[in-house]
Amino acid sequence: MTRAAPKKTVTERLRDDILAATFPPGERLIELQLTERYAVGRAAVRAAFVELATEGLVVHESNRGATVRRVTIAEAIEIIDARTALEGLVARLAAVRATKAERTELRTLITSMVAAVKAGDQKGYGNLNRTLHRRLREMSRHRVIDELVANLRNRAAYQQFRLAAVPGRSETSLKEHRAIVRAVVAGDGDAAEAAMRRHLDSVADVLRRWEELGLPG
Amino acid sequence: MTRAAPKKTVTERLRDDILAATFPPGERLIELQLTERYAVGRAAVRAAFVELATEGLVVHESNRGATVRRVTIAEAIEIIDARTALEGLVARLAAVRATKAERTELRTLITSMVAAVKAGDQKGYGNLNRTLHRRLREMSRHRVIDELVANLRNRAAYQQFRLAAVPGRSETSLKEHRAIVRAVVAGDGDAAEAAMRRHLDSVADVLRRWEELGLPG
DNA sequence: GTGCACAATAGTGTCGACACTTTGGTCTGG
DNA sequence: CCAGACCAAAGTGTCGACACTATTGTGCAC
Repeated sequence: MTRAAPKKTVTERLRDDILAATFPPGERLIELQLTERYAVGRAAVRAAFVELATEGLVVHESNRGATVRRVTIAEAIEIIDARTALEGLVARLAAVRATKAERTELRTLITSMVAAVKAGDQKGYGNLNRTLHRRLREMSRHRVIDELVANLRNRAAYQQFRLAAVPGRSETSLKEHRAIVRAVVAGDGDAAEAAMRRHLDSVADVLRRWEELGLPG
Repeated sequence: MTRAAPKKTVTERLRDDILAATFPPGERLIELQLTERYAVGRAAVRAAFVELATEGLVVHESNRGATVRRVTIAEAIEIIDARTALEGLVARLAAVRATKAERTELRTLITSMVAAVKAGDQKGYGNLNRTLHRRLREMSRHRVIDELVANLRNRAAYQQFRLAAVPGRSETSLKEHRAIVRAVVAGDGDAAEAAMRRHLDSVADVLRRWEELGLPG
C-alpha cells in the first residue's frame, strides 16, 4: 500500500513512540516538549493525549499532566483473557472466510517465521508475529473485533516486547503459530479456535509465572 | 471562578445526550451550539469529540465537523458477536466469583424484571436489563472486559433501544435472563456462559431479521 | 430554464496569551 | 535541627482572535 501522503497525525506518531518504548511506561509527557518534537501546536498534543487516554496508553490527570500508562502484570493477564475470547473467534472466522490466496500467504508467513527463529532474529520474528495476527484479523472480515484486538495488543505491547526475551519462547511460540495456520489453511474452524486459545493461554502462563516471581509490571 | 456545578465532564454529558438520543444518529454536532448548551469553551467540546470518536460514538472529519455516528445493522450484529465472546466469559466468571450477597441481589433483580414485564413497563425493564448486565460485569471482577463490553453496549445503544419495541421481545428476553441468573446463582460456569451466549444469539437473530427486511440502520 | 462561476456565510483549525495549579525549594521561628 | 509557612518555577487549563475550508446561495450567460 503506497501511501500517497505519509502525513502522520500527532496521535499516530506519539502512539508509535510509546509502543517503541521511546517513551517508556511511567514517563511524564510534557506538552511543550512534544510540540517541539512533532512541530505542532499544543492543541494537537492535547488532542493526542485525550485519544490515547481512551485507548488506555496514557493517563491524563487534571492539572498534573499526562504520563505513559503503566500496565501491571495482572492487567496484562486480563488483556490476554480478552484477546483469547476475541481472537478465538477471529481464528474460527479466518478458517472459514480466507481466500485461497490468503491461505497461501499464511503458509509463506510461517516459512519466514521458521527462518527467523532458525537465524535467531528476534526482532524479525516479532514483526512476523504481529503481521500474522494482523492478517488473520483481516481475513476474519470482522471489523469490530479487529479494532478491539488491535487496541488490546497495543495496551500490552510493552509486556509483549519483554516476552520475546524469555529463553526458548520463540520455539514454543512458533509451534503454536504453526498449529493455528495449519487449522486455518485446512478450513477447520474448531481446530483454529482451539489452537489460537492454546497459544494465548501459553502467553498468559508465562505472565502468571512472572507475577509469582514478583517481577515489576 | 464559577465553580457552580460542573461535576460531570463535558464528555460525559455529551455521551449521555447521544445515548438518550437527544442527538440522534447522523445529527451534526456544532461546536458553538454545544459550548452554549454545556456552558464551556470550545476546547472542552473538541476534547469531547476526540474522546467520543475513539469510543465509536462520533465521527470527526477534518474541516467538516462532527456528527453522531450511524451504526448499520450489519455493524450492530458484529458488536453483538464481540459481546457474545466477551460476555460469555463474564457470565462464567460471575458464576464462579460472585459473593453470596451478590447472588441474592441477582435474584431480586430478576423478580423486579418479572414485575416490569407483567406491568408492561418497557422503560423500567430496559433499565433493569442494563443494570443486570452491568452487575454481572462487576461480579466477574474483570476490569478489562468490563470496560470493553460497556463501550460495545454504548455503541449499539440506539439499536438496543429500538429492539425493545419488538412485540413479544420482553418475554423472550426475560426467559433468557432468568436462565443466565439461575446458572450464575447456582455457580455453574459452563451453564452461565451457554445461557449468556444463547441470549445474545437471540438478539443477533432479531437484528439479522431486520437486515433481511432492509430496515434502516 | 439550466449550468457555471463566484461571492457570502457558517463552522472548523490553530496560535498566542494569561491565569491557575502543582511542586519543590527556601526562609524563619522555636 | 526541624516544622511549617512562604515563594518561585514549571506546566497545565482556557479563552479570544483570526485564518482557512466547505457549503450554500446568487447572479450571469446562453
